Amino acid sequence: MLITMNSGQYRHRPQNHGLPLDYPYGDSLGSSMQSTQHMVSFDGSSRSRPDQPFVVNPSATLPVNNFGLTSPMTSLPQSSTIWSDPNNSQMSFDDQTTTNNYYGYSAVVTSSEQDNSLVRGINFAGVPRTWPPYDPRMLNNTDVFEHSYMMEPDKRNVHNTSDEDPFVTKATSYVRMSMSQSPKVENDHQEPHLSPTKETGDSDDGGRSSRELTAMDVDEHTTDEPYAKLIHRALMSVPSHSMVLQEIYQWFRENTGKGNGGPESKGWMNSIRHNLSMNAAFKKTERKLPGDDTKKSTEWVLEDFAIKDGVQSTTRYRKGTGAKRFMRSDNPTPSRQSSGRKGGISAYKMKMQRRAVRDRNDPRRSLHRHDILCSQYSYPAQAGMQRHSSPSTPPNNEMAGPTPYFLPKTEPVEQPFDEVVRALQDVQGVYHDDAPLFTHQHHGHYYDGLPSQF
DNA sequence: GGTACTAAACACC
DNA sequence: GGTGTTTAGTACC
Repeated sequence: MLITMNSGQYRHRPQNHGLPLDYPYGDSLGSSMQSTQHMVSFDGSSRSRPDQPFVVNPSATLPVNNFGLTSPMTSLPQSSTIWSDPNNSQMSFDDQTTTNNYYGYSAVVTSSEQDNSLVRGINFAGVPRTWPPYDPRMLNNTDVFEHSYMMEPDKRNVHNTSDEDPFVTKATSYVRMSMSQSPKVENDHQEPHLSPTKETGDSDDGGRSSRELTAMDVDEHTTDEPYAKLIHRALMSVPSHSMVLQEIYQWFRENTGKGNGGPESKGWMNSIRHNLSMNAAFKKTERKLPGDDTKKSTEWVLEDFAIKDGVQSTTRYRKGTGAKRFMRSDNPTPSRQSSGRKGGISAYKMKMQRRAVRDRNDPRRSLHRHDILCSQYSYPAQAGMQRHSSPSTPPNNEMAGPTPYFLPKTEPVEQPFDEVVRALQDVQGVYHDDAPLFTHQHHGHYYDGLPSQF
């Protein structure tokens, strides 16, 4: 069975993965296009430049309705990207209930937030519901502002100016935090009385930090941070926001507990490389070594949006496997992609072989997995639109037409292993977010040596 | 179910 | 051997 599909037949509604509205989808981006190009500041004004700071009106309070919080998305100054499904029903790019998952502050406006808010990327428990006081530094030093964001001010210094509307408040103090909200790098900017502090349940720390933070476990908190966040911190710790891999390793040795497990513990390095590869916040660049034009060093640099908005969880890029590779302008060499892909498939084969050995020793395990296979690879109509268990599962409304996401089911026969593997190879191609797949180009380019027929 | 970590494999340099 | 990439399993919430 040869599955062909073009963009005319099937237009995938991308999962946004919490990415900014103008996230640089597609490979036509010569450089990282910034979400801030169409960002709307809290005062409703467009920010025409990425480096344009918000204008802080020292006398302003925050009338909620002026932000269109109760208005439809279409009334916003910037239009949402419209995607269409095979049934030609339009859906707003923002018409999703996914929550932003930046490890940092995002001022991108979207819809479908709680309380009918159109402000995405802000956990409401941590939303700066106040304007900071006028601070002339912000007009003279955009860097100060760009690399910091407002946290919910210390309530002891907040004066509610409106008894009617708790959202209309005026703060007399605010806290400067790093984008990753990590206290270690920029803790010299924190007010001492704020630490130890109690993190809210809406912490962006993956829900892991709903515990008391004491001064003593700041280090522990640091080591508990996700790799992506730590890498982000590492890169943010240098002015150039770029490091070579060894420098990142060194930063981890010095600032985290990684690398203390002895020379044999290399897993953390693997994890760092994995995160660098998979997370679109990190871009690989090459720099010629001074004095020797023939030698180049590979540097990892923070994308601009990551500098501004923080880093997103790497796992999100797992949806639509390998999403990052299409986003970057300096597309990594296809050979690396191919080799990595082969490696991944081989790893899977090895795992399956080991499992087969175990199954021979315990037939009950095999029976159990047989059921799983039959439920996953079946016609939607027969299976009642059962969803694949993978996190890359598309919404049901994308399954209107034929999709290779599901394999034909005739009899509940466990497929030969190689067929499953080949099927999975094509599965990856379908639900990529931003590129029309199943074209000849992609077949020849990325799936070299891997037949797409089965 | 989502997220994060980890292991593993491959190919390139 | 280091690096970059990919896939997948598992634990945790």
